[in-house]
Amino acid sequence: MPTPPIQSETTATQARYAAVAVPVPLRQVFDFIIPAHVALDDEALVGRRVLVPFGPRKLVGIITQCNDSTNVSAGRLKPIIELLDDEAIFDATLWQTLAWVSRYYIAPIGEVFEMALPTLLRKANGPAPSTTKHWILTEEGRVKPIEELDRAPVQLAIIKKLIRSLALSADDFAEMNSGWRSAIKALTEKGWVQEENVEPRLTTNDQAQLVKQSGFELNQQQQAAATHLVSRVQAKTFSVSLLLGVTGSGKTEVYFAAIQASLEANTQALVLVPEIGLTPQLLERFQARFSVPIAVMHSNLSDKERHLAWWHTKTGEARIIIGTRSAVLSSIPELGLIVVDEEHDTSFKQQDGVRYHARDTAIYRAKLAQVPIVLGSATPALESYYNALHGRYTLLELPNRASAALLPNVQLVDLEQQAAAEGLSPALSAQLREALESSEQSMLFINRRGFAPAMYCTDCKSTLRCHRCDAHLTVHRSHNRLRCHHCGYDTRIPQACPGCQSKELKDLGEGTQRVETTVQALLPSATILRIDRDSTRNKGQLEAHLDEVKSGHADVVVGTQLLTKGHDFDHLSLVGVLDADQGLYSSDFRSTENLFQQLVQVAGRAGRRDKQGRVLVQTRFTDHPLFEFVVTQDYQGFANAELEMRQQLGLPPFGYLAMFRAESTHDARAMQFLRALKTQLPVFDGVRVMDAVAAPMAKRAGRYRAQLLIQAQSRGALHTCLMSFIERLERHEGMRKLAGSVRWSLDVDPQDLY
DNA sequence: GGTAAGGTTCGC
DNA sequence: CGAACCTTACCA
Repeated sequence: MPTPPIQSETTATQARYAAVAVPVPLRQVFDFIIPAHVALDDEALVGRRVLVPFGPRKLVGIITQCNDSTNVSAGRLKPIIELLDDEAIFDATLWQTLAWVSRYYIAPIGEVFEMALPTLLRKANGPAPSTTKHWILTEEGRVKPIEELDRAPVQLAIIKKLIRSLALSADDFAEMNSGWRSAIKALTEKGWVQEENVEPRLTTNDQAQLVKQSGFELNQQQQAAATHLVSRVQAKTFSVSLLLGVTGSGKTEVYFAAIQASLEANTQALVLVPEIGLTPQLLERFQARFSVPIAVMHSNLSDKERHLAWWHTKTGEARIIIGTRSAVLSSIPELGLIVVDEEHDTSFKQQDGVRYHARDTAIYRAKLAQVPIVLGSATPALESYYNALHGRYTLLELPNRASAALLPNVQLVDLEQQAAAEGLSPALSAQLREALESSEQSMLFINRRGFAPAMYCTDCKSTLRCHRCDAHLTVHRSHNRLRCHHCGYDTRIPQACPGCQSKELKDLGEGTQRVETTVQALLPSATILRIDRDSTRNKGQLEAHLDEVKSGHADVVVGTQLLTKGHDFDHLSLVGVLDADQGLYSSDFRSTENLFQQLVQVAGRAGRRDKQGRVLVQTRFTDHPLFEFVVTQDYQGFANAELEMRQQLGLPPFGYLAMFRAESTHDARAMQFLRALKTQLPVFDGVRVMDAVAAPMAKRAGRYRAQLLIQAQSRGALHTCLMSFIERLERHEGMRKLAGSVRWSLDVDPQDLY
């Protein structure tokens, strides 16, 4: 860290104070004395990280403002301990975006800043990653003829590898013969290779160019969409495009055209993908296509890896940044394009802490940075589609599959007409058998909410329940255990019912494991693969399973949601949805939308190549209007009908919601808090504050939970009302006390109402 | 959120 | 009577 310049003049200068945002859940900044020896302009200080004394500890905060005066009494003021950065840590548009996140989601600015920093920079470290030991070729090593090494193959391989790169670290040699260390040593002694400490660099696939030159065939609609996006990238102004492309329509190739344009304009492209969508296969596709440094950001990175990816992005070394939700909060100084793939995916909304939506944040950031953003999905969020209908977004459609493949044929199976045995209707069983006989792959999909088979006592007619949650325990036959999916409680399957000591305990409902057993009994010769959270717990397991499916080895795949997202299974021709009804009559206003999206995405897995896939959806409510659109896979028809319903109810995108949630270990305290909060408030025009109610699962992990829904006709009204709530919470003495005794949170634009 | 100070309960 | 536990106030 360079020492701050010392002021040359010795004249007594006006004392200066820095307003610092510290990572605490307080909606205020704190003033600190700027040490006199810091001679930098106020402007130059804003945005830098500082180490400050805070109570008994030291915290890393960020300067938000500098002033010549302060309201804080002199006795309480303390000086900044250390300046940690020599420039602002966030780029200009990110700085403003974070300020917006804080305002819009009513989150403390210090917490928003903290969230945007890699963990290592939340501590008093310099912004650059530490250097690591690398090896480079010396002048001599560069000119020495390779023939001299014909009796040392490992040394030769190392030299060849080094000729292609500037510097290589131990990690880069990891895949080589284990003798590489001694070979390096020998080369160093010859003076051909030397050690150097350098910042780790992103490796680039220099073979990609070759692939690129071979060209890509875009169909007419893809070409039209690509042309539009390329022109938007070249225009370097803000615009939002919604790429509505049916499953298998080749949206990625369209993104690639836009990204290519961004690279040619010498700007950085940010690609946001759902948590589950950032697969090694996706990365390989990018690396095969683009010969530029690509930074990857996702939740499985170590602190060090995350810091590196962040740094490579901030320095501009990375030209393409592929990441999940939080990647939208990284410094991207030369941003030129944002892509949000599967924009309807719920993983873009953070579900704890600062509850921001990465898609909405990305749109705001694109506007500030004056760059185009493209949202892509086969089943867009209704909010996005509505904006496209009303001309706020440009709608780009890919109505056909990219190859000659047809959309799958979707049929309903009426469970009222033909009863399902162990989850499988006769129609589905017959199709499964048929598929097996013609060596085709099948997939059975179980809605996650229907995942849980419970344990049922036939004598006292009760299910075994979790004592910490309002939920029943789930049977896991493979481990012979009962588990609670809500708090993680785990116990052995009891011999007798804890209530009545009866030994007549039975499994109830269909879970993935049970369906697996059923199918195996039905088709003894079939190879069955189960893919759910239990079979993919370990790192890489999901990938391994998916590869097995793709290879065509498995005849029947039984799985949950994990299978829905963007994986291409070329051999898959039959998809069965065992129970579509879970989401149909739920209290949550988004459940129909989510179910539709899920069914279309699942159906889209079937029949990717030459053969039309078949999809069977089992339901007891064949008359439900939703299914008409599922069968025809008519997104727009569905969206128009659903939008009409939302309009009548004043729900998003026609109304704006916020949810206060509270929980407490004490029965009723959370409810008491929310009730008091509501009574504290004046009535606002255009805002309805509902009654405080118990959460749908009132007890979870030993805590009692309650919620308070607020519905408004406009964003402005909602915001005014929420600010007033927060004001009460922090100023009103009684409310402060109550708030201190519960854990509460505010969710603006909640994803679900529980 | 974290910490320390003040209050209360519990255990030997 | 002190340790352990909880509640409360404050942080510049």
